[in-house]
Amino acid sequence: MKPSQRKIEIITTAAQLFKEKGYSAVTMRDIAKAMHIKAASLYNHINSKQELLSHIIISLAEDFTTGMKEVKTAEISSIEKLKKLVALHVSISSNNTYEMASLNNDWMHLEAELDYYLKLRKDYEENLRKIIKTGIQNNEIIDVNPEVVLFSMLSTLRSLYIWIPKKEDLDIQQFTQDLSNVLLKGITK
Amino acid sequence: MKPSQRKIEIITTAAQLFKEKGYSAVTMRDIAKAMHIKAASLYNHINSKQELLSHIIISLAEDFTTGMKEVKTAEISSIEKLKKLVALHVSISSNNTYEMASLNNDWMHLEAELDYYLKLRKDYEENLRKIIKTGIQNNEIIDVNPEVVLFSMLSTLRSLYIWIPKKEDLDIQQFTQDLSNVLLKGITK
DNA sequence: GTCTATAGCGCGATAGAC
DNA sequence: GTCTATCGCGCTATAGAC
Repeated sequence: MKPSQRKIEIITTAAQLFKEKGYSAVTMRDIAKAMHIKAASLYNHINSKQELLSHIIISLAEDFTTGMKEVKTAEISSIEKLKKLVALHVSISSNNTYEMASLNNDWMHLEAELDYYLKLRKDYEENLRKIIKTGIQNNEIIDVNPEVVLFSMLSTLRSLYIWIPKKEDLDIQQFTQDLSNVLLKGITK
Repeated sequence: MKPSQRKIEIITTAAQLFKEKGYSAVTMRDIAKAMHIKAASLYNHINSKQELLSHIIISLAEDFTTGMKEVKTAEISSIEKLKKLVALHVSISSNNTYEMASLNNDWMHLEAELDYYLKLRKDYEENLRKIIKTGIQNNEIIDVNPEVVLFSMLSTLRSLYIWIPKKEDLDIQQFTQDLSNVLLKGITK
């Protein structure tokens, strides 16, 4: 059952406002005003404010899960897998800059789907951890605490949505390449 | 005029709750309950909820500003400056894990001090950008888009508060060293 | 310094007219 | 599909007793 066009408009508008102020600080009246209708009218298309958050976060989390599934089963080196994941994050983030803010900052306000989200996130992290550990075992990656590598990569990838929209004339392919280099090869000459 | 002991307790309690749910979702009743008193009693020590947020964020932001001032005037290489900044972030973050969440996620809910905060943040970023650009000119840092380096480093450093508390037995000095290596030298063997 | 009581307001959501 | 009107509730903050 896919959302109607109007419902999609509401979700997109909500995501923009959620990014600016966070889920809790945005009111149904705010969302309605941004759409030039009254708050009560929103309920002809949606059931609750919570439903908006849930749709935004879960569909994105599933996109990441799908992308990870492809990467982890690919027959490529660990470093190549990490490069693919950088590209995955740049791609999803650049196409969902508003929604990424909710995924990162408002997941704790999920209700019915909180456990499902937490499972997706845990599985994603666990898969990334495995790739890093395998890379260390294979001598592709330096022998450092894998948790530090995991933390450093994920922090940067999860923050992409903050930086990508600032550079409107950004060449996505060039950016992906530069970011891969910085993350994997470091910055020291 | 420094805050009374009781006021400090309220601010610390508030910071813990703000980290869990965000400023907007935390009520004065929540803060009071965590302190085993009633919400009205809080107002004997503080003036408003906003004052709590403001104190948490501004004092932290000023710590970073002070730290940056020392680093940028030091007569050391650009790479050494970046190492010092990594240590600065690890140090402040590990001593202020709750407060860092507000700094990162709830600054937009500042009212009277929003402009002041934005100036501190902008200046900090500008100083870091200068260090990176100088490092590139000096041939210490690879010739890549400085914005990518800035973004990658700041994202990781700003997320430290999420990861540091998870590792209670963490050796801070070892962690700082590992993180510097990963950020500056990369992870590829 | 903490309490009870409450003012004044804004919230999410619903009912029912058009 | 949007509106007006409104319910019931929870919010920040204040008043005043103890």
